[in-house]
Amino acid sequence: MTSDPGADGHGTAALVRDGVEFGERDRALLREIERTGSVAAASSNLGRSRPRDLSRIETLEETFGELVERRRGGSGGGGSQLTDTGDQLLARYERLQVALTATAQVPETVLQGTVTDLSGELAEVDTPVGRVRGLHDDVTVDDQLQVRIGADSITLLDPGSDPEPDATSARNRLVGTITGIDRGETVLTVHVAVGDADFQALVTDNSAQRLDLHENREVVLTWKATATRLVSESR
Amino acid sequence: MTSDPGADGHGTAALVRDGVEFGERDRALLREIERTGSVAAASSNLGRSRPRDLSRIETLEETFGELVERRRGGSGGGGSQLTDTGDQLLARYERLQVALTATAQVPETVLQGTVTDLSGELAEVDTPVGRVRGLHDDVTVDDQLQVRIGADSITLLDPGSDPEPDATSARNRLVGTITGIDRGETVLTVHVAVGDADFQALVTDNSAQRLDLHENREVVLTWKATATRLVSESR
DNA sequence: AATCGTTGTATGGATTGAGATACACCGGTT
DNA sequence: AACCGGTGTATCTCAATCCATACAACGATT
Repeated sequence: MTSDPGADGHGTAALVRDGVEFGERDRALLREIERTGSVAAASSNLGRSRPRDLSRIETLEETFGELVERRRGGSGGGGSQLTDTGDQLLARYERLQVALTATAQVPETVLQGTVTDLSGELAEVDTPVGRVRGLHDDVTVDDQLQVRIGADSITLLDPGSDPEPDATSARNRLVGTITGIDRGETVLTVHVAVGDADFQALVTDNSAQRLDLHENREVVLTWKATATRLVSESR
Repeated sequence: MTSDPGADGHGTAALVRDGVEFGERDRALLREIERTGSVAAASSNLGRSRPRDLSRIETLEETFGELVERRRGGSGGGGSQLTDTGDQLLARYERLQVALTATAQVPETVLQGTVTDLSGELAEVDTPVGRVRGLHDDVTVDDQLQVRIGADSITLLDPGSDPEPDATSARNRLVGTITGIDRGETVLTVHVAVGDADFQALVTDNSAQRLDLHENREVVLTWKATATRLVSESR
């Protein structure tokens, strides 16, 4: 039952399949090959060993499929270009890296909870602030777990103009009190106390003004069940 | 201007600081130390070399601060326990790993765009589907970039009951047509065409029924600017 | 004082990753 | 045929990582 401060240092991702890791070095190589059209030029530009890089591509290809189409001789002496598979692998990798960077920059509210109900990919969890719904992976009723909610998922509403949701809505909804506002340039981090829990929501300057957000003000927090991560503690 | 299919293989994270990477092996070690209260037992249980693990802890500590308080002699012969710093580092690492796992499971809509306006952490981007607002890092006007929107960020609304937002709202809002619905057990992936762009939104069964979502139906998509990632292409 | 079970330290060996160097092969161009 | 500039292959060396083994030191307990 805490809010998680931003990361110290940065995160780096790797895409793993059958024990082979596609990481930042590999990304850089493929991008440079794409740019130059040549493994030789790419390796040279990156200050790396061409035979080593060629060997590395082969290792990656054994696991991820053909990534680079290499041509020997011909006009220009030969050359290389990324395959569609190579493009897709890069896109996947870069997506992971973006997610890491975003995570590091966005506060997260973490609650402890107990699973009370399962319904497909969704689970209902009893937490100190009440019932919360979220996406789970392989939990069972009575499991202890963490509820993780990114500050960029939470929408703040004026209690007066918030329509009470009907019972079929899968949005989580709580009422809390603003305990502080950290100002960025045009994005604010709003701290909201709900019981003993400290929620954090990212809000734009415009929205904060429209809603007249200030300390001690009561607000409604809503966020989608599908944006709520339920994480088993038995890792 | 595409939707990004789910990842193949899984992602793995590392927390990097001053060239030192805290990764999965390190996490497992710290968690086992926490559980057993002993480096010796942890190493043994993990089938690893104790001197090596002790050396590894020292390396990590040079960069991340004191992670494990080690005691030599005394009752029980000695023992070890995680420091607060160790706890926090683990929390940070695990948060990254959760983000990766979530990313791998949630479709993402990716649009190409050009920066038209900057306002603090927010930028406005001209895309094929219109103006989109999102969080950026260090872009300038006229930059080409990618707009990334997770399917778990998008809320679908009935056009008839959607209040038109006033101009100060920082929510992105588009109108589209449902082109397909992929059914999970209780969470659906709804494909929505907006012009030539294919958006994907995660929606619960309950919400889909309440909104009567089906193919060819017109819907409103909204999502927060703060949940929109703007990614430079010059990486 | 001896014993216990932990941490602390040193040494050696194996494996893997990665750079440096050299030669071979290819197909288009001159 | 010779040349060009790429890919393909082989060999060597070095550094980093990590396991195995052994001995030393510590403080509580007997």
